[in-house]
Amino acid sequence: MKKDSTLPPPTLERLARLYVLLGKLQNQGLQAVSSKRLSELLGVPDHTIRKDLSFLREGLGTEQLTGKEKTGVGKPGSGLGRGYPLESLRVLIGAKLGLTHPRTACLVGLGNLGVAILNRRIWQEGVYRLVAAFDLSENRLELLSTKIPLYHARELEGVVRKYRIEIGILTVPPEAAQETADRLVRAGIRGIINFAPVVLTVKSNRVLVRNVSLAGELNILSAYLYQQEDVDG
Amino acid sequence: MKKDSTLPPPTLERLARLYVLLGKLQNQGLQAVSSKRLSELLGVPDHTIRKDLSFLREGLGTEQLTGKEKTGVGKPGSGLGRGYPLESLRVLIGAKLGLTHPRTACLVGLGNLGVAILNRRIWQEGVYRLVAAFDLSENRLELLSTKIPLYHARELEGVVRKYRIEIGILTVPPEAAQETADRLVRAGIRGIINFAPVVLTVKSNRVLVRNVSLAGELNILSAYLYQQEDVDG
DNA sequence: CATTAACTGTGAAATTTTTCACAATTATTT
DNA sequence: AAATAATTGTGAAAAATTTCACAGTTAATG
Ligand SMILES: NC(=O)c1ccc[n+]([C@@H]2O[C@H](COP(=O)([O-])OP(=O)(O)OC[C@H]3O[C@@H](n4cnc5c(N)ncnc54)[C@H](O)[C@@H]3O)[C@@H](O)[C@H]2O)c1
Ligand SMILES: NC(=O)c1ccc[n+]([C@@H]2O[C@H](COP(=O)([O-])OP(=O)(O)OC[C@H]3O[C@@H](n4cnc5c(N)ncnc54)[C@H](O)[C@@H]3O)[C@@H](O)[C@H]2O)c1
Repeated sequence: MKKDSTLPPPTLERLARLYVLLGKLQNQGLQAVSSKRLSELLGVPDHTIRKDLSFLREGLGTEQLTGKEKTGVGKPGSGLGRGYPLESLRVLIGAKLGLTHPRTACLVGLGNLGVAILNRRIWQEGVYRLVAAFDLSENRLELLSTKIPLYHARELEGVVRKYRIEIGILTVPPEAAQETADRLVRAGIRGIINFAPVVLTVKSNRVLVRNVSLAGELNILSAYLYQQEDVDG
Repeated sequence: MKKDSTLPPPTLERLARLYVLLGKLQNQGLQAVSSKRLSELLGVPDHTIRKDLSFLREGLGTEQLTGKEKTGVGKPGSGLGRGYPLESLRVLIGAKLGLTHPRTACLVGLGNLGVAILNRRIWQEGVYRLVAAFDLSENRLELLSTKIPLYHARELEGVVRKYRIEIGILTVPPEAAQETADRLVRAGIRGIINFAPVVLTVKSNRVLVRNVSLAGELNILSAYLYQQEDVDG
């Protein structure tokens, strides 16, 4: 595996989101975008976007980029087709972030939130494969109609191991979150996206956890609003 | 309104999350925590936590903090009661972030995700007041049983204006997201938490938008995993 | 075909954020 | 009452990230 120098975390995270945006722009039938346009769409300054994209140059293979040479991802100049060609930019970012081969995921907890996630179109797009979903309630499992394979929660470890599931999405009640996370980790999961309002303790430092916290978002939003209020008067 | 110098954004966001955590620790009956413990829980280095907390000193009122003096939020020394007293730390952060007076919020789109959010305990805690929830479907509105006032989506602008709602939580289908955001903005909303997989265009720079993007989180997680794989071999 | 307009790409500077390292503090133990 | 252990708070140094500014590029235009 190629040992590209790692990206600055803020750049990595912006590129990961940019990747999503590029897909949407492609679906709109566009061919190219300028850093200025991306800037408006993403709320990130245009020079930051250009700087981020400049990291795509590294480890570009055998093309022998020598010192001063330009990456040549984007096309300068005026006119409609100018800017970054969506397709090739998306491919480059995908390669850089390792989004080229599909990842397997599972979903634990099929309540309201779990079902909302189950229904997302993202699972039809092929980049992420939702290969299993679990719940404790037999009833719940019977009622749901979906193409995703459903299992009782007791089968969690077995299924995760069997399919070598890499990512777990946690949508169980708060009381069950830590225990479920422990089970996922024991079964060899590599990353968890946690929606439960709980601070998970995950000892293994091989396992990455990302928290999606409504309370956190509300507080962050309020704090920024408060700072605005301070300034405005 | 006091003109405290604004916090560094990373500090603001960490404090906003820390605030949530402190509430949970209090519910566990604890009295105090050390920066080391918080570090483990939050995945943030302990010195970063101490540095963040040092910003709480600014604008602490009439206590005349002169130069070298310590804030005195946390208590040094060994023993069980040492560290930061939960209660007072939480109050200080709350004051700094403007989390002291309740904010009003509304929820638009009562599908699976909307109902999951409607059911969250956070609305019972008093810091955020969910004063309205909207949907397009009369049917849906009739079936739901909740204490939160429900309205038909056509009443959106009127209700948001009437109750001076500050925060809008967007859980409508992607097709309806931009239009709904426009309506919220027109009605004077101050912030939006957007769950729809859409990049919202919000012209007014008085309105803050925070996106909760599953696809984004999946990509970020995958990219970090990929970097790990690169290094590990 | 020269000019213009609208872009990209990037090294270097500026700024922000994190890390460091240790003096100061206080309950507990000896 | 001294020694010990654990912990805060912070200025200064280091590191990371963002911003700047402009040379260079390209299609369209006159
Ligand atoms: N972060 C956010 O934005 C956000 C938004 C909404 C809800 N939430 C949280 O998401 C979680 C789910 O919310 P919901 O409204 O869908 O709850 P819910 O009660 O409707 O669903 C929970 C489901 O998990 C199942 N379950 C319980 N224990 C389990 C276990 N050990 N293993 C597998 N399945 C188990 C239950 O049978 C149920 O079907 C809650 O923790 C909620 O607080 C987070
Ligand atoms: N970010 C995340 O983590 C995440 C997770 C799950 C779902 N989602 C997204 O959240 C949204 C909702 O998901 P869901 O599963 O609840 O969908 P859903 O189809 O079950 O519910 C959507 C609801 O919105 C209502 N609605 C439609 N147009 C409306 C309008 N103009 N005004 C008011 N209400 C309107 C519908 O009547 C329906 O009740 C979708 O966009 C989905 O992609 C995001």
